[in-house]
Amino acid sequence: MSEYILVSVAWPYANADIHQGNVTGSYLPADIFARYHRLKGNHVLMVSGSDSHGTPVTVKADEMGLEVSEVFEHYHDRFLEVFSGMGLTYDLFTHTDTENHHKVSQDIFLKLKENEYLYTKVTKQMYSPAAGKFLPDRYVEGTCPNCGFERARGDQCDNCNTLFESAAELINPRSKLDDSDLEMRDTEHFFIDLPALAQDGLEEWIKSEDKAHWRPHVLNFTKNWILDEGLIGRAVTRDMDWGVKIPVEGFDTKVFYVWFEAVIGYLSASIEWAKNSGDPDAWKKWWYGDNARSFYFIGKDNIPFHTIFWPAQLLGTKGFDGSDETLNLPYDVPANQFMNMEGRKISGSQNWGVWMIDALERHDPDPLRYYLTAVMPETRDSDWTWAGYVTRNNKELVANWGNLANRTLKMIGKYFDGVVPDPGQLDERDTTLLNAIDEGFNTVGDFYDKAEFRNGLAESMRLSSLVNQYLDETAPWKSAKVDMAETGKSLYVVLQAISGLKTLFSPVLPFTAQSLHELLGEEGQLFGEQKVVEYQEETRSHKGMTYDGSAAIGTWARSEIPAGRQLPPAKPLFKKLDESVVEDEMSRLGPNDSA
RNA sequence: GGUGAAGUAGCUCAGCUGGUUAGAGCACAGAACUCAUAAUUCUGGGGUCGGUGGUUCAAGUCCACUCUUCACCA
Repeated sequence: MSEYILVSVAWPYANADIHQGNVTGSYLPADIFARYHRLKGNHVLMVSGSDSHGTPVTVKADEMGLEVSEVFEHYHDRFLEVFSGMGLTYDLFTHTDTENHHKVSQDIFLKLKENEYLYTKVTKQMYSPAAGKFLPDRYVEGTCPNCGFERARGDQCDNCNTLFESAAELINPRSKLDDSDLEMRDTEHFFIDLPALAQDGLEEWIKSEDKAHWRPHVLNFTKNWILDEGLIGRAVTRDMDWGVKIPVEGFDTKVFYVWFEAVIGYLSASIEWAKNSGDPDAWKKWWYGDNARSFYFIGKDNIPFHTIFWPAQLLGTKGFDGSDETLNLPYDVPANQFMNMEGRKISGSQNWGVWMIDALERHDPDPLRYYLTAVMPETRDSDWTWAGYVTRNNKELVANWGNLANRTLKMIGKYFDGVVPDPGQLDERDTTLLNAIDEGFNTVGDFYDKAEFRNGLAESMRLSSLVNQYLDETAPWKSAKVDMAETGKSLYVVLQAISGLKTLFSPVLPFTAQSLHELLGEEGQLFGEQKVVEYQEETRSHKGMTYDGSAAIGTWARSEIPAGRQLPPAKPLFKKLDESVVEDEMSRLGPNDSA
């Protein structure tokens, strides 16, 4: 029975370009996972979008001197370009400034309120009389009460490193925007009652449900958070004008906190996808019931939001959509650690990272996907080095796998004019090899299913080595001089093995898998197509990405390449990279004129 | 300052709940092969598993302390 697999992917803040750490941290593993499950015949819904709201976006707009909407649309467009180029097959990549998302967020909020998991509290906040509004702490500066430094930030003094509970501790607080004086004012906000939700099922869910399949660092972090910190009410609204409005009288100058609203995007994007598909209720198959599992691919900085707060929100919205059921809680949150760049932290301001939109101009997507999978930070922080990229491309991808396919196809061209030879009777060595490849669909599949992508890829590569060994033992180039039947059998067997490996590698290497698919004389597309679409709502429209799998014919099994088939001319799958690539790419790092 | 992670062959890393001579890839040395993008295959050298002490019949694997690096937090 096929399952409904919800692949929820981290929502990038629309205030900076995507780098390799973002890709290997969540987008790529999600895509490999989604492609694997599609091949398995499961129903996949992979959703995400740009996070349009939140302070970082407004800060960036101030820096660039642009409207907030201009900034997020600029980055949103660039995200779509990167995802197209990298082959990230979102069923829907939307953003949070849509009518649909605003409405779903408000509905969730109202249901939480109706279920009495929200309460209001009055707190004090910095207010700017000049601007006529409350200011977030990062827009506040003043004199440090500890060292007297005059330009201490609202949260921390850069001079003496003193940290402040609130910007209220600063002497003589001023607005960073216009230098005007600030004052404290009362403001009322909604809080989510996490202690109550903990009692009503959250704590039990985290502690007692079988979570053996969760990554240890995710589970430990989550449990420690609850045990050590304990759960306290958390503000879900704030004083700001950029965001989703609060649908309660008297709160019309406030918006949702982005931590509360952005995660709702997983649900709202699912609903939007269903609407676009013409079946508005279709999303429910992924959000209700036992035949659905949901996975959240995120970075480790996002763990508590997905293992504590979002589950709390889901538990508290029982009755959403008029149903009596509770929306499904996360089945797994396979959070990745971080990737560094040449030993240092990736940094936008220091131009220290691989900017994917730029890298795709010089590099093919599959080698990038290969390296990012091979060094994916699944269990601990990892490191991107350009030398490593070139080495792994040349010594593993090209030499082991790419060359195996190429040498085989070339020999069939040379010895059999490109016609798949008739193998005659297979012997034990032949069937042993093919059985090993077929068994690979179980072992590699299990790794992908468990979100262990490095292991899945390494196991695929090991199988490729196995085929190289077989080729070395049977040496068809030797037998060609004395016994063409032996040559034909060997090449036939290797060709079938390659046909299997093509599929085993395809979740990680979809582009070259398709190329090989065609070199094997196979018809059709292994996967579907990515499309960028303009979606029209009642009062506005937005660009998004979708995936059309209707023409995809790939399945998670080895397909037989029949004897007698005429193959097209052989062509290498990958390019060997010159060592000079390392130097060239390194010279682009760090502060430079193009920044 | 608190919390967490990591310190295993020249390099990058695997080693789950403690148990036979500690593994892989790359690099290096030798050999086979020459179909292939000089790509493949085989063999080999190389590690007192950061340090000290402890628990145990047995520790890279548990405990304490310690050194180093890093990330996060207030």
